[in-house]
Amino acid sequence: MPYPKDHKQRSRSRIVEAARQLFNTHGFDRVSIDMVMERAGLTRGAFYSHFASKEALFAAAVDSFLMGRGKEWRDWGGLDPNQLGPEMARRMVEAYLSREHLKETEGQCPLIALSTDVARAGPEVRASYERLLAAMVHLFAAGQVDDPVRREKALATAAMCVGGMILARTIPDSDITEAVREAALRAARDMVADAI
Amino acid sequence: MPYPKDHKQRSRSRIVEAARQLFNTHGFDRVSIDMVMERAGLTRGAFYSHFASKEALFAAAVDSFLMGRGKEWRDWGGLDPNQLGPEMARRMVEAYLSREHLKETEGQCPLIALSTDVARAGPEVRASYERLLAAMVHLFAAGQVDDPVRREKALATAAMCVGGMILARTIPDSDITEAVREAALRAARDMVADAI
DNA sequence: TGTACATCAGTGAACGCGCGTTCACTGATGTAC
DNA sequence: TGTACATCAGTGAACGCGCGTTCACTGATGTAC
Repeated sequence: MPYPKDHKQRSRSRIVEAARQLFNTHGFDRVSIDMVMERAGLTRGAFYSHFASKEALFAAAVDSFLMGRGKEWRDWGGLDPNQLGPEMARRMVEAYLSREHLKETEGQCPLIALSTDVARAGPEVRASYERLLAAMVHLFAAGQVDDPVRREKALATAAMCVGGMILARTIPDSDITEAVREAALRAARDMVADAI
Repeated sequence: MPYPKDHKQRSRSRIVEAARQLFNTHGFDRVSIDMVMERAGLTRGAFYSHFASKEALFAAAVDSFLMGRGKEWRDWGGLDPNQLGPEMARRMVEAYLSREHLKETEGQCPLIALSTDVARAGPEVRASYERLLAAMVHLFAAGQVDDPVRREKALATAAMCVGGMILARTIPDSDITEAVREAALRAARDMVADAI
């Protein structure tokens, strides 16, 4: 076998990582394949031996958040339901609507940064977005998504988290930036506290 | 004076109207000036005698929502504060998170459709977005934005409305599309009912 | 009343540019003998 | 142990295309006399 066996796999990971950061910062349409490949330390020609199209990269980039920074959502949401509980939901709300998360650009949650880009993309990309949302809701519902009341509360909490961050981020230098974030944070806190 | 005096003004209005609908549907980057001008019944060359740049058109398009469909927000929010009250806020929540609004594309609220595009645009565009948000918050606060409690509740309600619609719209054919919208609607209802 | 003129909204060809995608080629690697 | 070879990840020039913006020109309009 020529080349170390995981050589291509590691190149692919670098491409996806670069794409996730760049898409989060500039949006899908304003990031070119050249920009992504340059950040990954490669040239444009190699791209199509990794992905069928730019849109396929988009789906992979959204998915990659669950495998990286949002790992806890996946682990708590899927693998070990015993650990789930209202306390986890509360911690998640605090982190999501924190001042630190609002300041982040490259590392932020794609539910915030890429919502409208995803809405205009194809089914694979929307499926990736939905998986991310489902993991978040699962965590807010403390694993009990089959309980209709828990589920509804978790969906509303997700809407509050995403909506609060989107509004705050869209008007970053306004008088009400922090007011929106804090209002959403306190409201979301109340929503998960109800479940305790 | 050559030409009827409001001739140019009416052309400008047609351009802004076409732009608002097209931006709402396809996003800022995927709409070309050619597309806008064709829908307005003009050719591309005339554009720059109406606007300094494509981004200036973006700001005008976001602003135009307040003058058109969102007229009530402006009127209720600015001109006649006597009419404001919890009942108005409740009606607004019902309309905003309604199934009808979710189905609309061209006519929807720009706070939903254009959030990430606005976040990446210049100060004028963000100022237009903020005016729209301020009008919405003013209405939710029943005109009493100076009352800190009212204001905070109104900001959180706005986050819930925008967040709920964005999530539902981003995954339009999912099992949970309606569940998100209804969860956000019921939560937002509770939030404005608290104030009554 | 009729004609020549000034105004200016709109036209359409042209500009430079960067995009997503393709493809013939390169060269570093591990393998076979 | 050393050499020839097969593999394949990556290269970089090239493709057709559509974009935002510019600008010299057109022609419909209302005005002046």
